[in-house]
Amino acid sequence: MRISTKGRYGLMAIFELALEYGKGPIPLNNIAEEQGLSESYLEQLFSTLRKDGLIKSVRGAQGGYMLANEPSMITVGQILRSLEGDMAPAECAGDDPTIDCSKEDGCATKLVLVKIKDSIDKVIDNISLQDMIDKMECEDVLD
Amino acid sequence: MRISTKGRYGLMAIFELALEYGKGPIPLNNIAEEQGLSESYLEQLFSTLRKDGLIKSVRGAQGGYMLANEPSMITVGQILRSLEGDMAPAECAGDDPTIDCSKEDGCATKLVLVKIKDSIDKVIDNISLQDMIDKMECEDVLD
DNA sequence: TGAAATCCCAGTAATTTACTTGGTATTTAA
DNA sequence: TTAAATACCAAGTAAATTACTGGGATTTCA
Repeated sequence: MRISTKGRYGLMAIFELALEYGKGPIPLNNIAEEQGLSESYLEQLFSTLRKDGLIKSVRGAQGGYMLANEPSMITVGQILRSLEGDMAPAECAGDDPTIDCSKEDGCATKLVLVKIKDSIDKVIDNISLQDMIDKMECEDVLD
Repeated sequence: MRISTKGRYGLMAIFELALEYGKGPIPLNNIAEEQGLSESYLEQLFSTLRKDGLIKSVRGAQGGYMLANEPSMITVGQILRSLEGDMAPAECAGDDPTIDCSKEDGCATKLVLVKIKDSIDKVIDNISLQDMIDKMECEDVLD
């Protein structure tokens, strides 16, 4: 049960933006190079994040991307959901209420899947980009 | 980030075995029909579970499959890991120590991924098939 | 006006997942 | 002792998803 590269790369890339928060727009090629991704692929990820209001862009020369908010206001949950959709381990445990696995609610497996989903949500909704930065710095100090 | 049908179907199918625990071997077609799967596909799932010692088989007429242990001794974690591999959201957060994402340990994203993995593990290792049965009965009572 | 950048859409390559087919081996019951 | 019921095994194929590429349009700054 893996997060796709979309989610992982996207998270790593937006984290780069978080590290540069307040320094104006950062061009794509900058981040792409750092992450070893093609510009066009990263562009797609950023396009998604932008449409979901997590980052904003400045077009034209000297343009680029930046966080739409302080790092402390953007959670890993928002980022992963933007790129990956809901983080449920199965449709029947997801956010779409029109999904109904036909077995009624008592399905024992569904109860398990919902518990998994809830525990994932709890983690990702409680880590902000700022937390990631802080943790990083802390790790660095320990080296 | 979905569990594959392998994991879901397998879990639902072995749960059927748990409901019949103590009643001798249950033939495949029985379970396959109940779950709406082809026998040959379910066979593959059960083959994996058997090799991992979670269920055992009796060959020949009147044969079939049964749990290798009491339902209380078999966890959802064992089942999902048997069918899906480790439940980490990325290789770098998984059990294989030879994987090394080249960025050193301080990688902020890895820290997040490990937290997700740990929280999933905590849930699935603390639910046994017996728990699923109990929960089911409880739900039924509430109807 | 030209270079640096985002924006957008569509296509393709690669990988993984889901499932099927066909045949073998074992055991029981008639 | 044979036919039926079952598990066992390996390989192949179909379908879906994921990952990535390409090309052109638009915007902005120097």
